[in-house]
Amino acid sequence: MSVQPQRRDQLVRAAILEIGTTGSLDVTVGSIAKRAGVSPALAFHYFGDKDQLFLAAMRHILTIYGDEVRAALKRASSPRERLEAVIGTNFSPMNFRQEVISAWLNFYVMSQSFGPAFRLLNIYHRRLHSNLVHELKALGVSDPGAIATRIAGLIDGLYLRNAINPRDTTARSASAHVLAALEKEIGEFQ
Amino acid sequence: MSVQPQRRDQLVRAAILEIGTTGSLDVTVGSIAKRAGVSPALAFHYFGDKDQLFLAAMRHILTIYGDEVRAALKRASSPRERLEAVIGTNFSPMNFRQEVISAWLNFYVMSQSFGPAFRLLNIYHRRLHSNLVHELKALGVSDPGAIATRIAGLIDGLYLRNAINPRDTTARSASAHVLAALEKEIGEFQ
Amino acid sequence: MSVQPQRRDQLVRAAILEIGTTGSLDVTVGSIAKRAGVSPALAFHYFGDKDQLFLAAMRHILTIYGDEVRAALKRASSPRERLEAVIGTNFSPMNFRQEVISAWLNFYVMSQSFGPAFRLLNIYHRRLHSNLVHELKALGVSDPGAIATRIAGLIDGLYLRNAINPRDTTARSASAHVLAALEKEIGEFQ
Amino acid sequence: MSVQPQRRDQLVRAAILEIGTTGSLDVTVGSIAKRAGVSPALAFHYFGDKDQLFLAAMRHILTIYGDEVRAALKRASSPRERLEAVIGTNFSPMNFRQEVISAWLNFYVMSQSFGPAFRLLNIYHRRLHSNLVHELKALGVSDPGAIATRIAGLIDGLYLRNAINPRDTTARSASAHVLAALEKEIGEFQ
DNA sequence: AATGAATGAGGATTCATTCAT
DNA sequence: GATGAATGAATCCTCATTCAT
Repeated sequence: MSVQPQRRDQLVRAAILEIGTTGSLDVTVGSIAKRAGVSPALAFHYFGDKDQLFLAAMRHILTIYGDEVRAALKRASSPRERLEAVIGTNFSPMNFRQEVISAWLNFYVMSQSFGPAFRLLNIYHRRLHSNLVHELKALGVSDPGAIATRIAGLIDGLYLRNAINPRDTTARSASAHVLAALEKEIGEFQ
Repeated sequence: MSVQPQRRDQLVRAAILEIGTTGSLDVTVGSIAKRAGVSPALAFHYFGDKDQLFLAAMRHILTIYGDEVRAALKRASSPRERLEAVIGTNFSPMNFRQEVISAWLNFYVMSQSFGPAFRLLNIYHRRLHSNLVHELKALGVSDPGAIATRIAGLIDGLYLRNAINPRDTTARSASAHVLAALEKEIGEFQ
Repeated sequence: MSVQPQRRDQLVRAAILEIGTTGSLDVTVGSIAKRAGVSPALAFHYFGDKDQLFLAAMRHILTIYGDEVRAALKRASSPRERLEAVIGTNFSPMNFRQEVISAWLNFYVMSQSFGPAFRLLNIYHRRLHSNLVHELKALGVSDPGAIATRIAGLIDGLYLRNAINPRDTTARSASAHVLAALEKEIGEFQ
Repeated sequence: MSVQPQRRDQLVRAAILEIGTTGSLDVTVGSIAKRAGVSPALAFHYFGDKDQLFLAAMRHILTIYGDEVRAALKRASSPRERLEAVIGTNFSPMNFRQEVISAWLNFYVMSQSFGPAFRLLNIYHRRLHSNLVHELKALGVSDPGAIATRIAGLIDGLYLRNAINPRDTTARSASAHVLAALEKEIGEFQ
């Protein structure tokens, strides 16, 4: 618990970076290990398997994201603020970074063929949805589920756009778009 | 371009299906060839390269899509109808199919690391955007560019959601969501 | 059936030689391929698998042996001659060669952990046994099954001895030993 | 040599068991160590080398065997009894066990490519041979060397048969076969 | 046009072995 | 004495690709 996790973490971070900068899951364990400054064998020592390493990387991203959401929710004090907190976290400097977004897209793809990744992603989806629905209900809007789906969908779509063309959109403008959409969805109720 | 293309086309279609059903670009030329019922060598004969085959597959999808958009636009007679035509095409039975959507997502990923794919995708993006903007302008809305971005973003996002979890959304409901968003965006102007 | 089998056969022969001279199953596909003058990949092209290559090698040895037994039996005209034919084949120049014997021992070991090899070996065992029993019965000896077991056992034992120490015994002397044992077993009945 | 050897011995025994149950020398130091309940590194600490561990395992088997032969010889009081003692030891419950026989076969293979193992095996062979010859001479048979070779060969052959197919033969029947062969060899002289 | 044979270049994974603690 | 961390060196196997036919 003292020295090992250090290397483990280096590997996870290196995996995210390698996938993110390459823009593809087609990276070798060797290149990840080199980036982490360790031998490829160590990756197997810790994760047993390339898939498990990828999964750990995905979990890492989602954990950071989840922690940030929780922290942001704590700071907010009204439904509206909480909605903005949930949305805003997606565009925070920590999450809305080139390589992270690219890695994230690749993990989406991964979950199409790798069950455990799919399950992980599903948890994130459900949480985001229920977070949104919860606050929308508090606002008293008519169809909170549908609105949540559209907001979440728009977030994902803007991520996707940004993944393939980072220059297209800044975190600021992307965030503004989602908030604008939110405005139009709930206008009268806030 | 007249008789031989039969095999060429089989290969392109097989590539889409193989990528779509596998849910990954990690498919072999061999598996594609087998699906097409030809030898792997023939794929190289026609495309020279795995990348070119993938590119052809991507082009195939976008061509079908483009043709459909054009046809739908022709049938429409008002800006509003044309907007709905453009949106609706994304959810037509031809385009909004499991394997096609999955392949499409993979092509998005591909364009992160493969220039020609990136350019192809960009053309599609620009066309969709300008199509939307054109009609939005005709309606006289205030910020057509921003609205187009959000609508296009939502479409992509719903595609993405559907890619990883086909049961989540039907073409009908996805389409309805985009139209609902449109409604909220342009409400007063229609 | 014209060109390929050539390379296939080269590989099988190379496998036997490599195992035989190394005296171990711990040989690489690469070394076998090099000996055969082909690329390692070709071995996989033809056999799919290292195990299958080994199995083919084993089958090769047993086939040659089986053919020789059959030929020798044809030339013999009395039960006693046929017994000697069956025994003698085990010590023929083709079969009782250093590398073949060593390979043969290794295949015995292989059949301890590889089902298909075990089955192959069993067939050979049963054939040898039934061949011996058949002729012993014709001679009218009292317990043909037991005698066959001892003769077959002695053959195997002498093979084993020769495998680990080729200088110990010549084909001639080994053969003489088995024939002597046979003599003592059936003395009065011939 | 007094207290520590406990772990050493566990490793040797584990090696025999691992090789015996696997039926192959293709076992890892890790699996042996795990079976012994110690860390792989300890195996290197004690033996320095995988080969040395295997050699120690082989020596262990041969030592047990040798001790038993000596003990059995002590109990016997006539040449004939001593012959039977020597033969019988090979089929004693301690030696004629599934995993021991299998390990033994693997050590035979090992001695084909590993000098020290070869030497060890040779010592055993020479001892068995001279033991047999000594008693056969005492009986006054005509060609004691040849008979010893055949008896020893048959023993090895039956071991071999049992190694690959334990159900084929019991210790009892195998032993009976060797004694029967002995009978036929020396019948008149006993 | 079409294919099977053939290969070079990896890449995941394993494992004997070392070493600091 | 005993171990977990760490690695270098294989090795099997895959696959894009070429080429002769």
